[in-house]
Amino acid sequence: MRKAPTLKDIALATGVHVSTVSRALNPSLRTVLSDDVVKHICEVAAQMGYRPNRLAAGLRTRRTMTVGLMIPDITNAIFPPILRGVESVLEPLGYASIIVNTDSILAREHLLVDVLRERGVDGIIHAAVLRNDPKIVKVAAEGTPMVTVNRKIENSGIPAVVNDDAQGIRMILKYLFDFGHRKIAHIAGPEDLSTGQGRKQAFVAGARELGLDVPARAIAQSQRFDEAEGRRCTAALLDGGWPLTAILCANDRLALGAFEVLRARGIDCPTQVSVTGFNDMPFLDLIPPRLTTVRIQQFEVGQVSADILVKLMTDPAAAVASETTLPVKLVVRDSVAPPPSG
DNA sequence: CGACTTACTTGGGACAGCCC
DNA sequence: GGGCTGTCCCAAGTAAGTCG
Repeated sequence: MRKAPTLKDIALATGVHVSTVSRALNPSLRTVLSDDVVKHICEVAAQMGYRPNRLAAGLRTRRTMTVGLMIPDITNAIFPPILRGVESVLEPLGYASIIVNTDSILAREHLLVDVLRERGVDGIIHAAVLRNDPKIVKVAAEGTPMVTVNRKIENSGIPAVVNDDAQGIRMILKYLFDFGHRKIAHIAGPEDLSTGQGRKQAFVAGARELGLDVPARAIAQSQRFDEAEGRRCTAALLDGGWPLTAILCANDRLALGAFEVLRARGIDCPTQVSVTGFNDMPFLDLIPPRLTTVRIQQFEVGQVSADILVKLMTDPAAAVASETTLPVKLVVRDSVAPPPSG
């Protein structure tokens, strides 16, 4: 296989200097050259199949034009739209993304952060942070531009783009309340995640405002945002003996787990027990009973975080909002009904 | 022979300055 | 002064060179 052509090869073929070729191929620098020279060089470059070597350019610019995207769980359907939002901003600017999956394992997350740094990424969009993680805070403090998405590390100085979790929980709680539910249980998200913690706090506060009784056994604490934990927690709630009529889940996957257990036990949703989710991940509207949930602006959250990261990568001293909160929306489907009478 | 130093290597960008 | 050239620089691995 023939070696890929470099600037030097184009220079040799066109009879101009390497630097001239470099300028001719760079839209923002070619203005100092005559149109004829630019046209000729571009034609020859295209004909020779020239593609710039970003690694080499990075030697001089100290930029690799790559961005690391860290996600906790690649099987979670919530992330593709977020990544699309991110790429809608980064790709036109010439950035390429390196997507890594932490599997929500702390050691793996730390390893992958180092891997991304070794690759010389210009910045990191982190959708997998824990509520408290000194290592990540240190990496950001050492100068790696970073933005967290969906989640945040409190008081870390790392800009976060999050959803209005408190508002979402309040809306869906009120929605259940208005249907007549007074025994509303909660499957809480992991305590080490800002989303898990924040939504639980919002649930407790919201329930109190509505005058609802929330005994300890009305809350099941999950360890992960997945269907297996949704099943385990639902079983624990049902076996706890508290006469619940609705289960407000901290995310959609927990709710899908709840559906499974209810179905297995012959409990009908929504006529016997109502269930709600959070996130509105893709395909929910295709699985019966269609889940009533809170929609987060998945694409936009990615877009906004990428905008902020670009600012930081372009100017490390740029002033950016420490926290951007995007509004959420109630999505009414079929998984909520009035509680059974009697 | 091992330890250490030095020079070279890569592709391309920044910048000073040359020349018609 | 427009159009272009020449030089230096970048990171860091490797190979060659030097020394005790």
